[in-house]
Amino acid sequence: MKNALDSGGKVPHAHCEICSVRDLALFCPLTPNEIPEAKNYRRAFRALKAGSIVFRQGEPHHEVYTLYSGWAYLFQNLPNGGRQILRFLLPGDFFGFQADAGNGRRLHSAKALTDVGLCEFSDADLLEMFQRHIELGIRLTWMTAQDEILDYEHLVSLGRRSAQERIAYLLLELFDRIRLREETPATVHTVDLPLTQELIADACGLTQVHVSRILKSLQEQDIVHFKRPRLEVPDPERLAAIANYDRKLKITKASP
Amino acid sequence: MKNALDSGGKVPHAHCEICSVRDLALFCPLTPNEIPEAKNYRRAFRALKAGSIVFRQGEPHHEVYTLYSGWAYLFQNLPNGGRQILRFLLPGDFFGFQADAGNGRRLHSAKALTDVGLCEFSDADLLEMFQRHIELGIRLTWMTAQDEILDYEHLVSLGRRSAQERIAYLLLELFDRIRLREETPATVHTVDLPLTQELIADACGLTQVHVSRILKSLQEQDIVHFKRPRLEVPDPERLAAIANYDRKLKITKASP
DNA sequence: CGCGCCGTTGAGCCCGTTCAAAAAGTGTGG
DNA sequence: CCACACTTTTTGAACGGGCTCAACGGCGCG
Repeated sequence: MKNALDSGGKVPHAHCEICSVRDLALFCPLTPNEIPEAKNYRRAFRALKAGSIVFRQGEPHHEVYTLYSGWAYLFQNLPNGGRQILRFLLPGDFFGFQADAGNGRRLHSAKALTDVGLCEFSDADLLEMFQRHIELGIRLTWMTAQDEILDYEHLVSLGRRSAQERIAYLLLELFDRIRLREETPATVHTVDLPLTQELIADACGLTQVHVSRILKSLQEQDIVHFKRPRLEVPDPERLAAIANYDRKLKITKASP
Repeated sequence: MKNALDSGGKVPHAHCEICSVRDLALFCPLTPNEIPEAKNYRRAFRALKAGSIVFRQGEPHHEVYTLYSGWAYLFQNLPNGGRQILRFLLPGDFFGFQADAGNGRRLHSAKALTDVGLCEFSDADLLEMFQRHIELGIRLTWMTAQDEILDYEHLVSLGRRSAQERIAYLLLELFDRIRLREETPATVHTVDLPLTQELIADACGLTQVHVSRILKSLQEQDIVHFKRPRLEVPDPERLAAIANYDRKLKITKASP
């Protein structure tokens, strides 16, 4: 599973049977002999370069995706020119499913942060597949609800946390999500994080300049050490305190 | 349907067969003769006074709800003392479903804003019911995805909009949601909005004092007139422009 | 080398906050 | 109908966190 998190890297000609992210992904409830069916539904496997747009705000939407390898993010542009990052995507994340508001147009964009590999499905196929495998529908509902937890905490960040708290929280969230996926032993306090300061700023509703200053101060206090692409968090509990974050609600892995 | 939106008011001894919000709610895909089954699953109908807590952050969660009448909201408290409103709930809204992170504890609280009536279900029953009626699972997924659209726009507000833009956006969002539910004719530019300035502040990540000032300025510009509980929006398009909001993505009513 | 991208640093400003106090509603009971 | 308490809103004055603008430094890469 480790290598599915490699940012960049060549993407093997992904076979569903040996998919390294399957136990994280939408299709984890399927039994091995149902996998060929899921594969049959898969419309395409795509390898995209860092910086590529997966889909763009305003386009019609008929596809949904599972991120197979690399990092990506969802964002929205304002008429004004600002941009807000809504969510970072890690391998195994499912995205692109959208309720049919906006007259069938995408309400936000998705972009590859590193080189990525992704599996593409048609949303119509997906609904059809749900008819056959109820567990998948429940699984999707569960994953969406899981996402909502992250969204809510993000809302709290932007609404009520100071700049230092926001950045601390974002780093902690990603630190936890990465370690959960990689099943990193608790003794390892270092993860790979391919973010620039500008991306952090766009996620936290700050400017890149201010992110630079805050990061500097966090390093001086030995709370985090971040030198792209290496993030070290000596004491996650301390970081949680700095983030003004109640860490008892640590994300669990359990399934519905 | 109109009277389901009345804030307060006595709640009729709600029968599912004549439920006034059913075509908005989770169970809209059921045919009339399946309704008794849903009713059978309903654990309780509750009438709560304004200000009552429906559930509290940190409690175990086993219930999900449909708001039948009145207004409510979801919010989160920080260790710090701050509070962030995550979402306002209108009649027909489904809430309380939570992926099982946080060790089975609620990650946020829900509170009645006005007197409310709500239908309570057990989440275990809900999952069981999905086995029988796949459309319900799809419907829930769709509703959750719909909610996510609101959450994302809220994120954009808190991250990238000025105080004036945030307030303008919130008022516009609620204006649109209310009118959609009440099926208000386009000629009516007035809705009932039981919000205090403090609630607006807690949703927008601002202070009540500043909300007061901004509202005053918006009234002086004739962009909105808000005198609780009466909100008038003479020109929604103009309000959208002030909100720095791309209104082509107007929320539609369609179902999956 | 030279160019682009990314991060750093400084100085000044402004939006929104904080603190404080008073005014205007709103509801309740006599 | 008024008295009283409580909640909500208004207004003022001063502060400060984060922004803007601008320049420079470092690093990778053709």
